Amino acid sequence: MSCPDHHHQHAHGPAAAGRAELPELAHRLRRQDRKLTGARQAIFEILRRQRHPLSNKEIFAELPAGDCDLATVYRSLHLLEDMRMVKRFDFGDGVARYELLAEGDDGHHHHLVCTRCAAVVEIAECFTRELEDTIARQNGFTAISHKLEFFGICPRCQ
Amino acid sequence: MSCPDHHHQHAHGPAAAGRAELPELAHRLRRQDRKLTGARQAIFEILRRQRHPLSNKEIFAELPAGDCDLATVYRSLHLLEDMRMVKRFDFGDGVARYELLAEGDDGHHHHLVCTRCAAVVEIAECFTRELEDTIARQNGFTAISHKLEFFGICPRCQ
DNA sequence: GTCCCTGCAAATGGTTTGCAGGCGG
DNA sequence: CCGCCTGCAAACCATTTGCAGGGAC
Repeated sequence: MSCPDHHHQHAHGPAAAGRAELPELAHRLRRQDRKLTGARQAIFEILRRQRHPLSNKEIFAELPAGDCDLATVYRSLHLLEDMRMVKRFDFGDGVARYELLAEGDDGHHHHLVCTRCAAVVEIAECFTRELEDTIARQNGFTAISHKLEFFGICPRCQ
Repeated sequence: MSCPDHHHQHAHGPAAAGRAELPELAHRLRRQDRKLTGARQAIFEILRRQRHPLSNKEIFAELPAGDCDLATVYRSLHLLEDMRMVKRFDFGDGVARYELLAEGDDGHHHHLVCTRCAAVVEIAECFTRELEDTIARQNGFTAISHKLEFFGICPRCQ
């Protein structure tokens, strides 16, 4: 669950890519006079393992009992978000969810969410990026971004 | 915007277009053993006048003082949403906003929201509708829908 | 040793709900 | 009159925050 060092449940899976990220996390933290604490490390590990959006509570639940407070999870995720190490997603249910961000990745992608079982599929490409320019120009807006999520019923729930 | 039939929303002001909708509201309510109360009428009127997404609190504030309780506003909007007379939008700030729906209109459109002053521009066309089919097919999902909103800085705030 | 970080608990803000009385049809 | 509706207040849920002690560096 949250021992960062010697667990390799996906020896050649996504975890392999993430292993090198720990030092980077430490480095980025120190740059801003922040500390690499156990709680932050544990949360980071959980996100690295579960490669789909997780809510604060879900992350908290994955934590070895009593590893840290729920409030700390909230605070840590804000910090990680500011550091651009996670990206927040909003599925419209009033709960923030976070995904780990690879270095240099801005994390821009969308999801397909099952409205029955909450299964999440990642949609690789973004179809609307080019549209931002058009919309920006037509309305005189700058610094344009967008949020897009798809909803439906997954094969198993049909 | 979205009045397909015989409404001329701007020629004589928005109220002209909406006037005929009252009986429809009453009719739809009665169908389900619901009543046309003062509160519901007032809320309906406010939405008809302000043709952009309004939060519960904003609607409540527009109400003549003491016209009804905030809880009633929430309850009324749920009812109107179930009746497909309003559509809920989510700008990602944890507040539900509602727009009046013309009869037969499913209200599918998107917004461009200023992240500084919260000004809202309606985006007429939906660019992603055709994509739903593709995404549905690729992932075996059915009953697909999507949420898409744009954010940026409006001309006045730049 | 200095600040940052954390646990705890209380506060916040949006939204929902239980209940008893009120009013529309 | 019969239920649906409403006001009021308390409950809920996600999230935030104040504070004092604890830990990273």
